[in-house]
Amino acid sequence: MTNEQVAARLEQIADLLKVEEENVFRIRSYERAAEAIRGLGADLRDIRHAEGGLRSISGVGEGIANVIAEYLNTGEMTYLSELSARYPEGFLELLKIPGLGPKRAGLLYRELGIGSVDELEEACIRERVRAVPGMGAKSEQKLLEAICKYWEGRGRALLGEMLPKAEGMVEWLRALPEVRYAACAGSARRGKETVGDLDLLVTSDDPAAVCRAFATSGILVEVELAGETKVSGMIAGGRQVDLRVVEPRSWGAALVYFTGSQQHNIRLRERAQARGLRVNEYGVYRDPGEGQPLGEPIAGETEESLYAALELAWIPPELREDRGEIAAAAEGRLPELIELAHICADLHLHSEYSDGKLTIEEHARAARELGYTHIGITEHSPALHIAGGIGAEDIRQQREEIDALNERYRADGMQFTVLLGQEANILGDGSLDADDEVLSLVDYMIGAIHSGMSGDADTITGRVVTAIRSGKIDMLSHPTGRILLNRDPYGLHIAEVIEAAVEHDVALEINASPDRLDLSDVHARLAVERGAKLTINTDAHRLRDFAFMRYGILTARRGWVGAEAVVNTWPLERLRGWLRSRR
DNA sequence: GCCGTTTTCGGCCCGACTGTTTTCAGTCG
Repeated sequence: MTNEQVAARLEQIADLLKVEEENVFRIRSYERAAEAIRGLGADLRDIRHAEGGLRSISGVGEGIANVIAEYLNTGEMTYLSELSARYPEGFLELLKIPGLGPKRAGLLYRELGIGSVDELEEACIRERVRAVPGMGAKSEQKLLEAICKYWEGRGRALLGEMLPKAEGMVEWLRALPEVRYAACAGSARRGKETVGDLDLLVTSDDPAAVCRAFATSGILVEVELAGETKVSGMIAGGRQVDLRVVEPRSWGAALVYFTGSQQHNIRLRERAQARGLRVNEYGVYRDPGEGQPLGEPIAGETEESLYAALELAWIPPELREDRGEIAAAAEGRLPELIELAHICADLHLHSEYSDGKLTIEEHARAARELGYTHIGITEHSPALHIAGGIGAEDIRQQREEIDALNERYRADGMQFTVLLGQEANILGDGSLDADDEVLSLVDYMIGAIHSGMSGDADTITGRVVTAIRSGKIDMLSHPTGRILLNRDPYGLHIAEVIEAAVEHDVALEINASPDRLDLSDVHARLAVERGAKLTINTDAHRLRDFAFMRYGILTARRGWVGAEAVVNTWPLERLRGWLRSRR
């Protein structure tokens, strides 16, 4: 029973309540509780037994606490079961069809008995939908198109795939003479690990010209809507892009609005309301009172001015998830977040000794060009045959090569050092497949699980904790094993792992590979709150992988992580001192 | 259903677009 499972069930309750046309505030309570639980680092089962219990979670009151407690105790959620029993299996999937909301989904079920996406598709094709009151031929056609798109582009895409595309389009827009400012907004700007669509925002004194240029540029392979201030369509690969153009004086307000998150925006408007102000995508206004038109905006040309009008410090986009950032901004205790420029080392790299494509020297050159002062080469260990794992003999050779390389750098007056590590497998009993000779040759050791991932949570946690306690590993790589959009994290009691890592001074990795980003943002936040050290590494196998570091940084920032906790920001001597202290 | 340097009761974010409507409901972000 993971937090995610609880959150997903609360969301299902919210969806079903919408279909039942229940009180909207009650619905929002369930949605907020679900979001709050997603943003928790700690395990709900631990929170329940801690001081304050489940109700210490903001947005969880008596009612929802009881619903969660029942689920944690029995694996049942009676309220959800009762609600969902009124609808066929697969009914809630209908709500994922863009343009079909809860009201009309409920209507279609009651009128036509439609209980799944398949049934809806068939009903549209047979032109039965148009007979339903409030629906017409046009709605039917739109639904059919929406279903096709849903089948095609189901789900989300990796940030690492989408952010470069967004930035390419922003560059293109900036080059237009009519464009003043252009930026990527939405979840991509917040650095969320996966994104659904891309939101681009532009200011211009001639919006129509910008829209026309974008719509006819060929960037969109399919244009769905091309208005005076808004263009949407699909880029190659089937992803939705929305471009919006606003007046320059609304730039900041629009950027906040389109960056989100939704919950963050709601909190901002609540705060505005409490101060007799109104916030929308055009600016901040004094509340003119019931039914009166808004006057001139008092802020909104920049993001800073909007936040300032609400007596808040500017909040970095990565934090805008309604996870306590507004209170922190109000009280002047927003964290100093880590930045890419703080990174001076990449400590998890694979060379051609195992499954990498670069020589050690090529790795070093790539790192120097990024301004790093040191790197660590960390091949797989023998148990990982398929990835060319290496043992003591090869490690000895690497040691010699690296020592010679460092000597040469020193002779050339170059401030650059290559460290030797290894990424050893944590075996079934928690031991490492690295012998004493290897341990004596390397500068540090990374532990990772690459096998037996389907074991139960207690077993896997036990293995990892044993490895941490052994004192033989200095870092734990991709701790939860997730592959985004592909493989769930293995069951692992992350709080226990973090606790052990703090106690034994082992650094937990944020693996920056875009399909991992593991630790996740919320786990990273929990880890630094508990006092753990982190390491952010690209796990690079080839040249282009070095660029992954930015995704690791974005994830760390979303986890409220500062530079100090991350060993990759430390100068070499400090890193060495720490490693020595652990021997 | 949640929550309180406006409140333990009475509030709870905002605007645009669309289609099917003759004045608005549903959906989205």
